[in-house]
Amino acid sequence: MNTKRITIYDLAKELNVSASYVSRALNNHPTISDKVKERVRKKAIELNYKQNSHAANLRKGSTRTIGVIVPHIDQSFFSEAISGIEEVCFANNYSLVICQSHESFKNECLAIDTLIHQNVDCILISVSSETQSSSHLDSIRKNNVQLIQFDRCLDKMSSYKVLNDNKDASYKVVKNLIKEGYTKIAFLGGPGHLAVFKNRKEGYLKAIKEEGLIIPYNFIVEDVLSKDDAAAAAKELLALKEPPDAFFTVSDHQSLGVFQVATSLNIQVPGQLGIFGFANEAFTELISPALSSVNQKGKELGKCAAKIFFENILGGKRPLSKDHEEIIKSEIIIRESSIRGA
Amino acid sequence: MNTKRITIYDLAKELNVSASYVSRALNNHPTISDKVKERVRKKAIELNYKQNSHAANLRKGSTRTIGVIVPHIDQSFFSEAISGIEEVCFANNYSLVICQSHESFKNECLAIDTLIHQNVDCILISVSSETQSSSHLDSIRKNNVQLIQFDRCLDKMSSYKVLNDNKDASYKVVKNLIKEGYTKIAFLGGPGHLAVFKNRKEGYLKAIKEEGLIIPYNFIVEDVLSKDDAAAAAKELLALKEPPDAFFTVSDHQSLGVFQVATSLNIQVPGQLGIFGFANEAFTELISPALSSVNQKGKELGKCAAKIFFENILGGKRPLSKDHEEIIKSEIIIRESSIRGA
DNA sequence: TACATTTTTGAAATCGATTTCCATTTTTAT
DNA sequence: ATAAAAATGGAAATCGATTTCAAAAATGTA
Repeated sequence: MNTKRITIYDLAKELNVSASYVSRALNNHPTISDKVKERVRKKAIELNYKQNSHAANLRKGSTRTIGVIVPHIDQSFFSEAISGIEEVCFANNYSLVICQSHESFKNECLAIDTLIHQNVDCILISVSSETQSSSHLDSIRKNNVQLIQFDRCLDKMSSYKVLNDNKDASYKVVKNLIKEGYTKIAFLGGPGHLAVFKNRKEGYLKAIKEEGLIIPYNFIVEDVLSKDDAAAAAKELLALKEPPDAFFTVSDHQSLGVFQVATSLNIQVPGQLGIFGFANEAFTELISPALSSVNQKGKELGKCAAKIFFENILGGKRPLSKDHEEIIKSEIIIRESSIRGA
Repeated sequence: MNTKRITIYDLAKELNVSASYVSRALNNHPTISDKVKERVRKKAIELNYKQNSHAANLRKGSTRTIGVIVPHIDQSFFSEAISGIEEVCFANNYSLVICQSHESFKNECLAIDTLIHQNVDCILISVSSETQSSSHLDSIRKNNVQLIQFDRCLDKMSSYKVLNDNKDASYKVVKNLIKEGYTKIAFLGGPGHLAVFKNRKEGYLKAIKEEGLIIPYNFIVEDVLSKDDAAAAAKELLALKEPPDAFFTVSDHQSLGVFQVATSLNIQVPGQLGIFGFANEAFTELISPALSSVNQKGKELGKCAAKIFFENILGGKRPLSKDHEEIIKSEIIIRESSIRGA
């Protein structure tokens, strides 16, 4: 019942040639005539031959596969990024293995181990929110696998990095909120050891400082990535005698949490409370009022990251310094939730 | 610069034993004392040894990897299903390769080829909307790889199948719409050659028939999966002299298209027009009015599909007929968009 | 025709881990 | 003290494709 898979030896026997000849024919080797190549190819299809990549990869060293590790595949930024990576890989005839860390450091380590075992040529990673140390990324390098970080990068780990202009984008967001007349702007951030979140906070602070606004220390809450955490934080802040009149959050899900708390407290958005999110999830333009957000151009970012591997690392084009950072400009999208007059 | 990867031979040399001994120690072979195992393991970590799975898999035949092919990873049903599959795989120490067909038959074929090359032990697939023939699925079997279809299954292809109770769920949805007082219920469907969509249509028709409603032929539109297609269809229908007073669509994105057309035509939802979607995407409860939908229990379905592989195929538990169908009961979620009085 | 050159083709080594089959060595039983 | 049994460890074959090296065949040249 377990009919064995067809190998090149079976093909060779059928065609009365040697296995090496078959291998060369299938690999389009120049020393083989087109006539023979055609004959071998036809036979391969006829017998339903499929190459065993493990054997091939073992011999060749390369797998023509790259691995991606992201916190969640179902957040629009990451799924867009993956889509961009996939497109570039496909064009280069590489395949893709996708892993999720589910924001867990342990899972991230496991995923890295799996990918190294699989001998991927390169790992593109956006680390989990739990990730603080970088020794697991070191082990990627040590095992001779290329490493490219994107979006959530560890500062201390030297590698190619592809990032958004987080600080700049945040700065613009907050400037815009101020322009709309909001002055008591609270900030809900992520874990500060990740550059993305640190930079978003810095952009926020820069704008605040520039405008000379005075913000109570407790208006800045970090490490509240989930919707529920954000809701809890918002509840507390909105119960103050002098509550914030706007929230800038580093994710749309946080904004959603804030919005739901505001609704439950009968606070009008955007009239009494402005809200500005980050990531431009699909739902931002579906809810009412539509949520202002930052479009991170995930697809473009993914493409850029993958291209660094193909063009700069493999292709030898313009060798980059190991710490090269590529910045993808994001776009501020102003919708109803942050337009005070609306 | 290209320091070669550490192999068991390097370990063996360091430890002054043979490679076979190292292999056995690392694989927890019973004839080796715990003391030695510990010593080898320590050395492996010290030298940062990572097994080369290609070599191991080539030898062992199995890869402890299963492949999943879905139309899109960023639709909530599929990402939930993947999450369920992942959970079960993880528990069984298997890894997962995820591919997207992007609703293209050609991509689907490519993904299958890639997975076969990679020697996955099993492929779990939900086919693209373009997929009509099943010869590419045949080739999975021919190459000795297990096949399990889930959600979007090809009827004519014999394999294990894990499905929702589509007909039943649709029947209940339409009965509910009728109970709410809607009588001119239009149906926006998917490609009819896929059982999921055929069954949803059947459920719709069953309820209509049972209630003795008369539905004009053009109220039933098939093969309009995208939001834009759905919007176009809705625009046409709502312009009729006797337009529908409700839409039941086989996806939430279609419903969204209908909703946006209704809004643009100043038609009140749910007062003048009831809308009922399918898949329970995250946005359904965020939009206003919240969209009624069908929760397909994606995670549960994914778990079930993966378990068939581990328990029934590998584990030898209760051998199932090749055409065994497992049905996951879905849940009707009634929100504002289909409550006429609301 | 004899020889040189080019083109086809195959045998064998190789990639790294696993496993089978023996050969020792050690332990236990008599 | 000896035989039998158990534990320990290694040599070599194996998985399937690729590649090096060299032989064989075909072609061209003098």
